[in-house]
Amino acid sequence: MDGTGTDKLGAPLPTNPTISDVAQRAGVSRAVASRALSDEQRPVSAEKKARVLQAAQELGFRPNLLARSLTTKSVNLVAVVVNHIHDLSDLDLFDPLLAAVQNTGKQVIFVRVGSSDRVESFLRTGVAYHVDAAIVFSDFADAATVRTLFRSELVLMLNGRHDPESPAVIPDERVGIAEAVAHAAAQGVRTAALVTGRPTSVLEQARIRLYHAALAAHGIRLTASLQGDYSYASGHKAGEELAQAPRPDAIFCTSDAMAMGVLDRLRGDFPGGRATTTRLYGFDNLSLTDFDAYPISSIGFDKQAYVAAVIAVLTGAATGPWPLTLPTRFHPRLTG
Amino acid sequence: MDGTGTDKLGAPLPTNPTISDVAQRAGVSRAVASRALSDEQRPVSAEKKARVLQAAQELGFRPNLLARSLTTKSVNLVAVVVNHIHDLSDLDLFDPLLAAVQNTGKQVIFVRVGSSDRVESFLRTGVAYHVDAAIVFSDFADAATVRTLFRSELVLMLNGRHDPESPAVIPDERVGIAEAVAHAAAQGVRTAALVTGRPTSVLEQARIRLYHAALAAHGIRLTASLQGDYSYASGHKAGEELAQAPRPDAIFCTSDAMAMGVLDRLRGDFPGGRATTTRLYGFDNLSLTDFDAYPISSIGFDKQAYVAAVIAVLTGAATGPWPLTLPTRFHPRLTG
DNA sequence: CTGTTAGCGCATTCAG
DNA sequence: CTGAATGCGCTAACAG
Repeated sequence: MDGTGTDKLGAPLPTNPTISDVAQRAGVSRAVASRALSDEQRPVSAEKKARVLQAAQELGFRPNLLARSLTTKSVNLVAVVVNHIHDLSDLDLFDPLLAAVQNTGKQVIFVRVGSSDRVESFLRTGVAYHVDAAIVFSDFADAATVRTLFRSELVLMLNGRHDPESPAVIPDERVGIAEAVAHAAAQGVRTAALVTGRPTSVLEQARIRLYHAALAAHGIRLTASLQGDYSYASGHKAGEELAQAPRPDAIFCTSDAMAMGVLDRLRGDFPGGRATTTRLYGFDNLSLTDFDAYPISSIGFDKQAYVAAVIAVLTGAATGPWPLTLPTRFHPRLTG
Repeated sequence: MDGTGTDKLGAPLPTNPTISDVAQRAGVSRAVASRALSDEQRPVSAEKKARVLQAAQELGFRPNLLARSLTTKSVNLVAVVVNHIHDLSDLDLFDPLLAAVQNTGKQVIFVRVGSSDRVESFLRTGVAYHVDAAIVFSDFADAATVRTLFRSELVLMLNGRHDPESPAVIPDERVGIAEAVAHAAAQGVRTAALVTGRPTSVLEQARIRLYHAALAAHGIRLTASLQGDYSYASGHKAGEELAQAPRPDAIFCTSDAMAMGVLDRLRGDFPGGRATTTRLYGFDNLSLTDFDAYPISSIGFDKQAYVAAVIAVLTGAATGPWPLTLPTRFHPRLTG
C-alpha cells in the first residue's frame, strides 16, 4: 500500500487500494469486506457492511476483476473475433452489439484477425483466450478449432462454420432472396448478372446457391457472374465489365457496397437513382442506402433482432437447437 | 487438473493445463517451466527448456495472462474509450488502430460510453480499469477524471480535453482550414455558411474558431451558422434550411457526412457532383469521398501517421511535450 | 542453472 | 454472522 495523499484526518491513503486496505480501514477482516462488497446477498451485519462500503468509497476502491476472475473463473469479458472492421456494414452492426454486450455487464475485447495467415502471430498473446465467451464473425476457422483456441464452452459462431455442438446464429436468406428475385421477375426481368463476394465464405456460397435457385425458378437467365470482395471498388470494377457487354435486365450484388460501385459506374442507367432499363439489387440493407445518392433495393435482416439473438445466446436465454436463424426480407428502393 | 482425454501413452491429459501440469510432465519445477516459457531470455538449460516446450505443446498449454498480470502488473490490454462507433469516419480509423495495437502484442478492450449520462452504469464493471493504457476518443471526461478512473499512468487523450500532464495527440487543423478557405476565396467566394457538429466538444469549438478566423482573413462573410451532429441526416436538414434562403457562395461542414447530406439536398447545385454556383467543403477526408457520388472537397490528416503517433505514445517512443500535433491538409475534389 | 518459497488480489471454504 | 486459512495461476526473490 503505497500511500501518496492523505485523508481528512491525515491518515495515509493508498493509491491503488486493495480489499485488504478497505478491510483494515473498516476494521473488519478481508472476508467480511469481500462479502460486503459482493453484488450478491452474503451474510454480513448491516452495520459492518455500511462501514465497509464507506471505507471503499473513501479509498476509491475498485475491485481488480482480473484478480477476481482467478477464483471465480469468470472474467466478464467476451471476445469479438472479426476479420477487420472496415466494411460499411460493420458500422450498422458492431455499435449496437457493443452496447448490448456492455449492457449485460461484460466488456468486449476486439480481436482483429486480419488476413487469416497471420492468425498464428496473434495466438501468442493469449489474453483473449480466457474470456467467458467468444463471438466469431471471422471465418478464419471452423467451430472445432475455435473451441480449442478459446477454452470456453461458449463459442458463438456467426460465420456459418458452425457444427451441431456450437451455438450459432445465421440469417435465413432464402426468403429475402426469393422476394427480391420475385420482385425483379414481376418487373419483367428476363436476364440477370450476379456480383459476388469472397467465395471462401460458406455463407457466401449458400447465398450464391440461393440466387441461382431463385433465378432458375423464375426463368431468369444468368448472363454473367462476376466476383468481387464486397467492397465499393470491386463493385465499380464489376460495373466496368458489365458496361462492356449488353446490359442484363437486372444486377444482383451480394453486398450493398458493391451495388454502390455498380450504380456509380452505370449512373446513366439510373438517372437520379431511379432504374430505367437495368434494375439493381444489393445486400445488407445498409443504413447508407437511405442516403439519397444510393437508393439501392436491398435484402437484410433486422439488426436489433440479430443483436438480441446474440445476447440471448450469451446469457444462456437461448439454448438451441443450433443454428438459430433470423428471417431476411427484401426492401425495395428506387433502383429495383 | 481435470482430465478428459489421454495422450498416446494413455496418460491423462488435463483440459485446461496450467504451468504446473507442464512442469510435472516435463519433470521440472514450476519456476523452470515458467522461465522456459517466458518470452525473454531467462536462465534455463537448453535440455530442460526443450522438454518444457514439448510438454507445453503436447498439453496445448496456453498461459493465463490474467494470472500472470497479478505479479507482473501488466495485462497487455489497452482500453479504447469511444462514445460510439457508428460514424463513417470511425471505419477509417478504428480498423488500422486495432491492427496497430495488436501488432504491439497487446489486445484492445473497446469501451463504448454512449451518451455521457450513462457513464455511471459502466463504471461498475471495472474490468477495463486495470488495463495498461487507455486511449480516449470519447469526450465524456477530462484528463484528470480519466486518470482517476483508469489507475493507469498512461492515459492517451485524443478528445482535446487533455492537460499538460497527459499524453495527447490532436490534429492541427489550422493549416487545413486555412487552405480550404483560401481555395474558396481564390474561386471568388464572398459569402459562406458553416454547418457544425456538437458544440460540447472542445475540438469542435477550436475548429469553429479557426473557420471564423480564416473566413474573416479572406473577407468572406458568414451568412449562416447551422448546428448538426456530424451525421448525414443532420446535414440533410441543414441543406433544407439553406435551400430556403439565397445560397451562399460556399458551405463549410465540419464533417464529411454532413456535407454528404447537404450535397444530396442541394443536388441541383452540384450536377454530377461538380460545383456550379455553390461550393461545398467537408471535413475528415473520409474514404467515402472517393466514391463517385460524393466527391467532396475535404480536410483531413494522414490516418496512418495518426495511428503511428498513438502507437508511439503507447510504446513510450513519444515522450512529449504534449500534445503531439498532426498536420491537416486540404484535399480538393469536384465540389470545391 | 535450479528448486523452494512467498505473494500478487480476491473469494471461498471451514471453524468458531 | 465472523475471521483465519487456503488456493486460483503465475512469476519474483531467494537460497542452493
